[in-house]
Amino acid sequence: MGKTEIASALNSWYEREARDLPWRAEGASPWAILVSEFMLQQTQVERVLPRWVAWMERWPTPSALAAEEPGEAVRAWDRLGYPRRALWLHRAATEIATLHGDAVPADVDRLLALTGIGPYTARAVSVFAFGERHPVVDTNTRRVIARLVHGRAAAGMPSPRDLADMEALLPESDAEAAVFNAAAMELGAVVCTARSPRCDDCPVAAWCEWRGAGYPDNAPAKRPKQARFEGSDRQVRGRIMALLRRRPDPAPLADVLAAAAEGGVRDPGQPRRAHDSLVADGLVVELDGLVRLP
DNA sequence: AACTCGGGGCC
DNA sequence: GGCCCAGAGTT
Repeated sequence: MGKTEIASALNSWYEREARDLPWRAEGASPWAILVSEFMLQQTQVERVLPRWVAWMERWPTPSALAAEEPGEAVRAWDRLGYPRRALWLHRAATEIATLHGDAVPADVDRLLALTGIGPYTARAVSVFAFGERHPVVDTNTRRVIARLVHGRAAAGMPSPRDLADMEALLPESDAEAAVFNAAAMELGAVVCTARSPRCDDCPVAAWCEWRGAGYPDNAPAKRPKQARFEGSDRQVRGRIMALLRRRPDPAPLADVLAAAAEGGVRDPGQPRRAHDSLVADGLVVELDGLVRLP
């Protein structure tokens, strides 16, 4: 009953109201879109924008990035968080340059084979850069579907059913499907938000099962609680990465361990463990008591 | 299936 | 202080 109307209402809302983001512009290259998707993994649009602009200015093609040391990618990543993504993006660029003639592949399976690209990013690039027809499901879309279709306050754990749910709503034409995928994400990001949804501004409120049921507080399984950041290994790793981004030359290990402890640690062994884990991840290289980016 | 991995912003 | 965020890789 509502499928066509929902898509039509949501798509026209998107055409009217969507934020004007540079990777959505007409001339955005597949590489530009791929870079945006890497940066947007677990990171909000406002924080990504300036880093993305600088990145595309400096490395307009995969081969341009592949020609640089991976550490330069990590440095340019700045404080976007999860710096392994910078390393993986550099690797993906190298794979695209060498295996695909510097052209981002359009096919989901070939995208999935690239480092750092999983189920979400592969479909997002295939759909938004090449116009292929697939369901694209991120955390926003999962919440929109949970409310609109299932009448729940929040999404449960991620599952393969998410893709089937989205597929069931997807318009037939490739072009409309691509807009619908983007529109569902946009709706979740700016209207159907996790904390205080703005249902008065929602273009599909009339079809929303959760609204129809009177906004029951029926949230299913939550994701596991995130450990506190303060005093965590993540925080200590972050201190080390901040130091190495800042320093142009290799830093003595003693300086690195001191910086890791700055502001306090849970136990004396934490700086060393953090350093070792960074080395294991390939984010840090240690040679002769000197520490540097890869 | 559960863990790990940044950092910032908002309540 | 807890929760959330255009997820992915490892075990």
